[in-house]
Amino acid sequence: MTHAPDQPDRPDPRDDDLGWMLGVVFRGYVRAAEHVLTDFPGGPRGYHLLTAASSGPPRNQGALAEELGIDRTVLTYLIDDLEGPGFVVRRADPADRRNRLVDVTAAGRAAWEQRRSTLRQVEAHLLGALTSTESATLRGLLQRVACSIQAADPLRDLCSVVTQVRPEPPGGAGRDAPSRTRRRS
Amino acid sequence: MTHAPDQPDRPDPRDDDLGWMLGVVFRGYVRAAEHVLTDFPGGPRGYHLLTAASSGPPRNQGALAEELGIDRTVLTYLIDDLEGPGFVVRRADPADRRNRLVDVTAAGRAAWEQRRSTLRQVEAHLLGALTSTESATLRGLLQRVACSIQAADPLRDLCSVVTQVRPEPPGGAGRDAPSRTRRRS
DNA sequence: TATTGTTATACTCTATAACTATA
DNA sequence: TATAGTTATAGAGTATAACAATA
Repeated sequence: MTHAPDQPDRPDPRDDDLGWMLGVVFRGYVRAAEHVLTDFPGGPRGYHLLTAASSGPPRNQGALAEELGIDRTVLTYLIDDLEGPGFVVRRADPADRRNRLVDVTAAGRAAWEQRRSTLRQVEAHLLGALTSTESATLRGLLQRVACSIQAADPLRDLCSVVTQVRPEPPGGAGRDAPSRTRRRS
Repeated sequence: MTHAPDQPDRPDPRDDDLGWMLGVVFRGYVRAAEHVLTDFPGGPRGYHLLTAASSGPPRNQGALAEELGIDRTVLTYLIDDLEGPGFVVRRADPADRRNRLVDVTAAGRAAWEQRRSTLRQVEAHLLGALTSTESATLRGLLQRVACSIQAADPLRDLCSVVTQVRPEPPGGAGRDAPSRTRRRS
């Protein structure tokens, strides 16, 4: 990619396309995780829910949904899938009985740890182009970015950035086509 | 996150969860791109299609779809959206008239460049937790990983890794629940 | 016959909204 | 009244399959 600019003074646009890189790597990860975790209750998301629920103190479903980046309505079904085989249990929060705290059971922890090692190896394969030092660097940087994004709700922030930065309404460029056009019903 | 392990000998599981980090960063990027590119023909994907089509020699739709990680059937509609305002044109490949080569027009290039600078600033904001040196490092590493994934069709490779590595069929763990259970439809 | 692109259709996934219970 | 969780439903997005053109 880097090796085939179409002109010396016009470098390959993909070279600094963060979206392209992230998309490729993310989709690669998702495919890999699906292979390892198809038969896991709830699939890859079930596994990641266990990861989140195992981290730190028990939280309610809203907090977990936000951390996992999914809607609270889908989290309901996801937790159902994990509660079936007894990997998690819902427990009413004594402080506020509207909240349901999600606890990971011993069985859930065991199932999680079993898949974890496999997933780690697949992850390593995904990053196979890097040395182990580079791989650690990448993980560290991603971790910091992810935490910063998660910490400050980025939506509000990004809105202000966009309105500050956005150029004049694109005259003759991307006019009014809001999205995708599905021709003739 | 890193600062709250739940026990000294049981570090926070999220610390090495590549999937979580990639998910958060990717979703953050998607949200940011949507803000900048909602009114762009085809949305963020239309923009990325222009990026891909501007890179290197003209390719047919199949190659573009693979590079963008989308199905060729949705690419048809996406190209329609960009051909409407005249950002790209389809041209029959003289060498094999089954192929349609996608050319970016001057108007398409102009629209792309206009949004590009805004998008770059939003990207920089997304990586705001990093110094500019770290940001460049991250981009470089991601670029290499993305290229390696894109180069070698990872699916076949990962399959072999999984079958090599997978432990005995999880007895009593993730039994047969294949996916999500939508109770009482 | 195989492949590229197109179109239509079916399916999955997600989100909106209404409902229950707690506060 | 407001919030957490649940449920049903509608909508968006995606993939499967049939078709047309070309090889």
